[in-house]
Amino acid sequence: MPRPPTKPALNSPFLPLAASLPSPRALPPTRLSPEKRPRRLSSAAVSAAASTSFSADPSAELRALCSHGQLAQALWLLESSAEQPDEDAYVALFRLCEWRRAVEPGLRACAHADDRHAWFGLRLGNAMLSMLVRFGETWQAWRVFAKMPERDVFSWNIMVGGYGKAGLLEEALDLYHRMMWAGVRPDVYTFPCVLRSCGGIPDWRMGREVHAHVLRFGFGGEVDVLNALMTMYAKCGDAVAARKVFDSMTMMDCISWNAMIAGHFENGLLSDISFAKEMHGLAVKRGFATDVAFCNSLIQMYASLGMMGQARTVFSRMDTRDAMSWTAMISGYEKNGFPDKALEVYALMEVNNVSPDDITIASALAACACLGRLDIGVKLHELAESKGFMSYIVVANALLEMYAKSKHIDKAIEVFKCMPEKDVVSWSSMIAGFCFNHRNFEALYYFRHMLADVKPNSVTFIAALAGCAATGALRSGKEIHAHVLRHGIGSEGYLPNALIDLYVKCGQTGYAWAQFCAHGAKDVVSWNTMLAGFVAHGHGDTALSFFNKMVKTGECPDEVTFVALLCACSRGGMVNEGWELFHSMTEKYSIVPNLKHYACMVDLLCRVGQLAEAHNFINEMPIAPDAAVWGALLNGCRIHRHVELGELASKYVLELEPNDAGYHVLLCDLYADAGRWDKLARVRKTMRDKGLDHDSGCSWVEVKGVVHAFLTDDESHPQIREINTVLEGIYERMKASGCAPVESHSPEDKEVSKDDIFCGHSERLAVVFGLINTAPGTLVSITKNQYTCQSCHRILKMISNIVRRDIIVRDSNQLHHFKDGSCTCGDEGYA
DNA sequence: TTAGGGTTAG
Repeated sequence: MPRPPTKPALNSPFLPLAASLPSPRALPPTRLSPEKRPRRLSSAAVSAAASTSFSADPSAELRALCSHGQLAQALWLLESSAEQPDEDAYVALFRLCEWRRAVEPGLRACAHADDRHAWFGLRLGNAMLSMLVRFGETWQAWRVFAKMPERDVFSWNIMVGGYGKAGLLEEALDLYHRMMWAGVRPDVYTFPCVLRSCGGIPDWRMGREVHAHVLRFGFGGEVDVLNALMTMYAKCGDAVAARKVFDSMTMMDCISWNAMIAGHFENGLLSDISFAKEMHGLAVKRGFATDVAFCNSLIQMYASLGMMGQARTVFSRMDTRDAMSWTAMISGYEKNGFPDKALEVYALMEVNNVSPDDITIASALAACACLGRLDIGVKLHELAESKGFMSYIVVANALLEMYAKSKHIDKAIEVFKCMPEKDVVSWSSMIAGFCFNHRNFEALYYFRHMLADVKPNSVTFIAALAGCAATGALRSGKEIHAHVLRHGIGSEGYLPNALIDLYVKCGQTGYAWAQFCAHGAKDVVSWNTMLAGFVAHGHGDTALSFFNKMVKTGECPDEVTFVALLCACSRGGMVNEGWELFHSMTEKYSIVPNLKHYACMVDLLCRVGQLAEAHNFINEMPIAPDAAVWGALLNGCRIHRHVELGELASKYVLELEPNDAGYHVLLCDLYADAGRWDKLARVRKTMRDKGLDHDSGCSWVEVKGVVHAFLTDDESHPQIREINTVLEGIYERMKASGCAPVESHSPEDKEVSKDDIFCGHSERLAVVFGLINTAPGTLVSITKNQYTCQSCHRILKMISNIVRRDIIVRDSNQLHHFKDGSCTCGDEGYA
C-alpha cells in the first residue's frame, strides 16, 4: 500500500457518510464533456427482446420494454407494479436511461430502487453509479456507492472519474486513496481517471505518487496511461517530466502527439516556429494528420504562433471538421486581431450546418466585441438562449463584454444580474465595462462588492485602477495598490503600468516616478504613461529630456509617444520643437502621423497665434481632418477671438459632429468672448432644439476613500448648505481684496451669466466639499468630465491662494494644479 | 457489458 491507512477503509456496507464529503449544494455546476454517442441496441438484441412473449412477470416485461427502448412505459410499469423487479430489470432500465440521457426518469428509477433496497448488488450498483455519474449527480452516486457492500475496480473507477469530472478534484484524489487503502488493485482505466484530477488541481506531488503507483502495478508500458501521465505533468507545469514520459514511450498514438503539443503550448514552450513545424511534419509522417482532434491542436498551435495562414491550410485539408475545428479558427482569427475574419468563418460554419457549441458562441461574441457588432452579438445572444447556453459562464462572460464594448452597459448589467454564478472574469469584465462606458463610479462600486464574493486577479486590479485613475480616487487607488502588494502580483501583466497611470492621473508624479523606476520590465506603455504624466503637469522640458532618455535606452517610441510630445510642445508654446518632432516621426521613426497628431499640431499653431498657418496646415493634410482637428482650430479662434475663422471651423466641426454638446459650447464661448450676443443666442436656440442644452457637467472628489459626485447646480448633497456658505465666504474675501471675478453678462439677459449656463460650477462645489472635509494642508483632487471654464479657473486660482491649499483639477482636457494663486497649465486658453 | 487519456474559452 502506498500509504498507511490513516482513514477508515471505505468498505463497509453501512459506512457513515463521512464529513469530508461534499453536500449536494456544494457541488459546482458541471460542464460535462461532449457526450459519447449512446450505444444503440444491436438489431439482434432488439429482435430477441421482441420475440420474448410478455408474461405476468413484471421483471421480464420491464426488461422487454427496456430492450425495445420504451422508456415511458417501462417507468410506468416500474412505478405502478406492486411487485419488486429483479436486479436485471433495474439494470436494463438504468442503462436505457443512461443511453437516452433521460435524467428525470433515471432519477425516478433511482429513487424507486433506493426506497426498496437496504443495499445494492455489484451489477445493480455499478449500473446506477454509471448513470448517475454521467448525469453529473455526484451526490446521488455517493449515496449508492455507500450502499454497496461489494465494490470492484469498476465501481471505484466510476467514482474517481466522476468526482474528477464534476470538478471535485480533491475528493476524487481522496477516493483514490481510499481505493488503495481498501486493497483494490487498480487497472488501466484507474490511472487516467485519477491523473486527470492531479493535473486539474494541479497537484504535482500527488501526480508523482500516482506515477510511482503506475510503475509499481506494472502499467508503465500502457499508451493510455502514459498519455495521461504526460498531460498531468504538463498541467502541473513540469514540461521536462512530460517530455521524459514522451521520450520513454515505445508506442505512441495520435493522442500522445496531441498531448505533447498541447503540453508544450500550455507551458509556453512553443514559441519556436521551426520546432512546431517539425512536430507537424513528424506527426504527418506517422499518419496522425487525419485525426480531427489532432488537427484541431495543430490549428491552435499555429494560431498561437500567429501563423493563421498555416492554420488555415491545416483546416482546409481536413476531411471532416467538428465544432472545435471551426471554433479554433474563429478564436485564432479573433486573437490575432482579425475579428472580421473570425465572423466570416462563423458565417461559413452556419452555412455548413455545423452546430456551434458554447465556446464557438463565446469566441464569436469576442469578435463582435472587438468590432462593436451589436447586431450579430444580439443574434448570438438569442442563439445562446435557445441552445440553453446561458448557464455556461464563458458564454455569459463573453456576452457581458460584447454588450459593454458595444456601449450597451445596461444590457451587460442585465446579463450579469441573471448569472447564477459569477467568477472573477464576470466581475472584472463588468468593472472594465463600466470604465469603458465612462461610468467609473459604478466600476468602483462593483469592485468593492466583488471583494466579498470572489478573489480578484491582476485583470480585475487593472480595471479597478483604471476606474480610480479616471475619477481621481487616489485613496481607493492606494487601497487597491495595497491589495496588489498583499497578493504579491505587483509585477504581473500590465499592473505596473496601471499603477504608474493611477498616480499620474491623480496628480502624484512622485509616486508615479517611484513606480516607474521600480518597474523592472518597462515597455513603451510604461514610458508613454510617465511621459504623459510630465506633460499633464506642465513639465514640458522634463518631458522632452525624458523622451531623449527613452530613445537612448533603446525603447522605440510609438504614435502614442508623439501625441504626448506634441501635446507638451503645444502646452509649452514650443513651436520649433513641435515641428521638429512632427517631421522626425516619418523621417526617423517611420510612424505615419494620425488625426491625433494633426490635431496636436493645429493646437500648437493656434496657441501661439498662428491661426492662418493652422488653417493652411489643415488644408494640406494628406488625410481628411476630423472634428477634433477642426475643433482645435475653433478653440484657437476662441482664445484669440477670431470670430470669422472660428465660424468656418465650427461649420466643419458641426457637420462632422452635429450632436456634440461640447463643440456647441465652444462656439458659444467664442461668441460670448467676442461679445456677439445675437449669434450666441442663435447657437443656444439650436442647442435647445437639438436637446443639447442640459448641462451634464459632473465633478468627482474622493474624501476618506469615498468618491462623491457633484452635478451642475447640485443641491442634493447633504452638505450643500455648508458648501454654499463657505463659497459665499470665499466670495466675500475676494471682493474685499478687490479681486472678485468679472462675469461676462449678456446684455439681453441680465439675470443669467454666461458661466451659470455653461461652466457647470460642479468643480467649485466639489473643491469646497473637499476643502471642508479634509485636514488642513491636504491636497484636494477633483476630476471633471468637461473642461474647466474660465471663471472657475480664475476662482480656483484665488481659492488656492486664500486657503493655502494645493488643488488639482483634472478636466476632460488637461490637468490643473492650483498652488498659491497660479496654475501649472500656464493659463493656456484661460487668458 | 458499463470507465480513461488529447483539441476549442472569457
